Amino acid sequence: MPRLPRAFFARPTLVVARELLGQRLVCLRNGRRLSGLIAEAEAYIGENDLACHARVGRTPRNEVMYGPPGYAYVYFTYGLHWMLNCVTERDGFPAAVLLRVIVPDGGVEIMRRLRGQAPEARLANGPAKLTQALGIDGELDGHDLCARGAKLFIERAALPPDSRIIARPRVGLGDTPEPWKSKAWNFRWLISD
DNA sequence: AGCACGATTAACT
DNA sequence: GTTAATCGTGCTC
Repeated sequence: MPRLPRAFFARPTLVVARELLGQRLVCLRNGRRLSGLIAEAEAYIGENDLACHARVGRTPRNEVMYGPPGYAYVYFTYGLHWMLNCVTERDGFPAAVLLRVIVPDGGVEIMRRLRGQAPEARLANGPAKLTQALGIDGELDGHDLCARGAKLFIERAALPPDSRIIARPRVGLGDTPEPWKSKAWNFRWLISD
């Protein structure tokens, strides 16, 4: 299957977040292939978005978000969790899509080893579970998802129809001010009937 | 140098 | 519904 090229990510973040649904996230780990279909993603767009890490301006932590599209922005939070994002838009504009949920479809036994016993559907149904299931941590911050030989990339797969996608407010924003807190920038693929 | 808190999760009541 | 775990980051002093 072809991999998503940089041009895919070099577009408005809301479009990228929406079109990442259904695509296959792949991580190559010790020669093994771990993968899953992206089922939930959400957009963080620029310094004006008060929920985005770029709200404080350019810092060492969010530096990758300011760079060119098609790179992984991986950050650490809550003292124990890693989060995986895909950088979007043009070089110099800080924006990214947080990958929140994948449905495992390859390398499930290895994911179970990394995550512990869990039903397949709950192996990677959260942003921190996803990174744990794939063995992703800060070493992949700044990784080029579009490079030949990338360890982490996204394969083209079928795009879900609009009727199976819902948009809702982003998760876990706490005291983020309006209107940012309520913007429906989280996209979810309704898989089950 | 010190501090409050976070794009979360699992294990509780 | 509530809470502890746990530490890098950015802000204040």
